[in-house]
Amino acid sequence: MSKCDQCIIKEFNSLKSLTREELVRVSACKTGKIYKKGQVIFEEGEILNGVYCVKDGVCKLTKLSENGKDQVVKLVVKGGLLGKRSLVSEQKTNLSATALNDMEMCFIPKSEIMNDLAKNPKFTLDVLREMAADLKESDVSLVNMAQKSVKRRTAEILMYVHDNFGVDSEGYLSIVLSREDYASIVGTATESAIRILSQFKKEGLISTSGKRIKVEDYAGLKRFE
Amino acid sequence: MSKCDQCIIKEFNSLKSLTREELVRVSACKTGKIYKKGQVIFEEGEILNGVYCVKDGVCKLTKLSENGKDQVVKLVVKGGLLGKRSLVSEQKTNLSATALNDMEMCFIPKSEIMNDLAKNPKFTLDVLREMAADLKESDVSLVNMAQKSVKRRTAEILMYVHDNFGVDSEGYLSIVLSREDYASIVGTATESAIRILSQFKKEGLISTSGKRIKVEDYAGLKRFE
DNA sequence: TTTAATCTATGATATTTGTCATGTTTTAAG
DNA sequence: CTTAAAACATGACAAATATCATAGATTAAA
Repeated sequence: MSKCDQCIIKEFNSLKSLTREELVRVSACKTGKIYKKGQVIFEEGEILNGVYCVKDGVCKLTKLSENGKDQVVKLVVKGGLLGKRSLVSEQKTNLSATALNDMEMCFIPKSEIMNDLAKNPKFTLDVLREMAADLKESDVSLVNMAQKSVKRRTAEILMYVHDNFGVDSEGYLSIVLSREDYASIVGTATESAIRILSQFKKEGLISTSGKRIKVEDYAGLKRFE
Repeated sequence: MSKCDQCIIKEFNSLKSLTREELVRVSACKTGKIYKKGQVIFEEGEILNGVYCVKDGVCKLTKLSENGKDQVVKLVVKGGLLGKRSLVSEQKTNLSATALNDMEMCFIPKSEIMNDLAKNPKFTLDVLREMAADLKESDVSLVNMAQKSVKRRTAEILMYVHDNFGVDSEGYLSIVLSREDYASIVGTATESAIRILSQFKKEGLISTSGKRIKVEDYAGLKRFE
C-alpha cells in the first residue's frame, strides 16, 4: 500500500500537518478500503473508531429525518476526511455515508490519531480550522434552506456540482446523481425535483441524457428567478 | 471585575479547561461589556479579535440571506462562547449577534487565548469538542428545516425555548421574542408565524399576553400534527 | 398620559410545493 | 439481447405557505 507521507491526497486535509514520523506511523496502521457505487460506508448510529480519508470518488453524508426521508447534508470528494467528529467524541455518528460512485478510501484508526491530536498542536489547530469551515458552510446551507425557493436551491446545487466536481469529456456533470438524490439535497419531494429539472430543460438551462445532466447556460441558472 | 478562575460561568464552556495560571492571565486582559436589549454585539463581515463569554442574558446569531431577510441560526445563553471561529481563522465573521434582552458579557482578546490554544492540548481538544457539538446541532437544524413543516418547526421552537430558557413567575416564556424573531428562526414569513401562533392559541396549546407566550399544553405541542 | 411608531392580527388571494396516480424510459442483471 | 426492476416523467389535484392589504393592539418615547 502507498505511504501516507508520499500521498498527495493528504495535502487537501488536516493530515498534511502531521510530521513525517507521525505519517509513517499512520501509514503502518491504516487500511485501504474500496466501496462500490451505492455501498454504505457507515450508518447513523454506528460508533466510528477512526477517520476515512477519501482518495477517490464521491460520497454523500445523510441524516434520517423523523418523517423517514433521508436528507443529504454534505457531499464529500477526494481529499475529504470523514468521521472527524468521532475523534473528539465517544458518541455515535449522527450521519450516514454512502458512495455515489466507486470509491477508494483509507481508514485510519482513532487510537493512532488521538495521540497526535494531543501532542501535535499544529495538527489539532488544523482539524479545528476544518471544523470551523464546515460550521460556516453549514450556516450557509441552513439559511439557503430556510429562505430560498426549491427552484433556486435546485439551480444552486447544479452550479455547485458543476463547480466542484467538474464535467466529463462530453460536458456532462461528472457526478451522476439520481433525481431522488437531488431531491434529498434540495430538501423537496422527488417529483418536485424532477419537475424543476424538466422545466430547466425546457428553458434551455440544462440538457439531459438519461440520468446525466449537462449545464447549458450557467449564467442563466445563476440569475434564474 | 471578578476573576475568571472563580467564575462559575466558565464551567459551561471550554474555558474550564484552562489552567489556573492561564485563567489569571485571561482575567487580567478581559473586558466586561454590557449590552441592552436589541443592541448589536457584532455584525456579519466584522473581524472579531477575540471571544465573548456570555455571563447573563440571551442573544441571537443571524445571517443575512440574499433576499434581504435575516435568518436566526442559533440562540446563545449564559455560558455560551461567541466568536470561537475567529480564534482559528483570520476571516470575517459570517454571523451577526444581537442581544435579545439585557446582557452581560466578557470579551477576551484573541491574542491572549491563541497562546493557550497552541500550548494547552486539553483546552484545544475542548474547543474542538464544542465545535463538533455545534456541527452536529447544525446538521439537525438543516434536516428540520428541509423536512419539517413550518407548523412543526414552530411547535418545536416553542418547546426549545421553554426547555432551555425557562419560564417566569407567571409561567410565560422568560425569553420574549417578537413574532418576527420567531419567523426568522423558523424560516417563514412573519404573517405565517403569527397565524400559526394564533392557531396554537385557539387550540389551547399556548396562551399569550401581548408578545409574551405561555406554553399551556406541552404534550400537545409535541404530538402536534 | 398621550401619542406616534411598532407590532400583532386576520382576510383575501396567489403561488409554491406535496401527493397520488399512471405511463414511459432507462438501467442493469441474466 | 432480452427483460424485469428501477428511475424518470407528467397530469390532476390538494395542501402549505407567501404576499398584499388593512385594522387593531401594544409599546415606548416625549
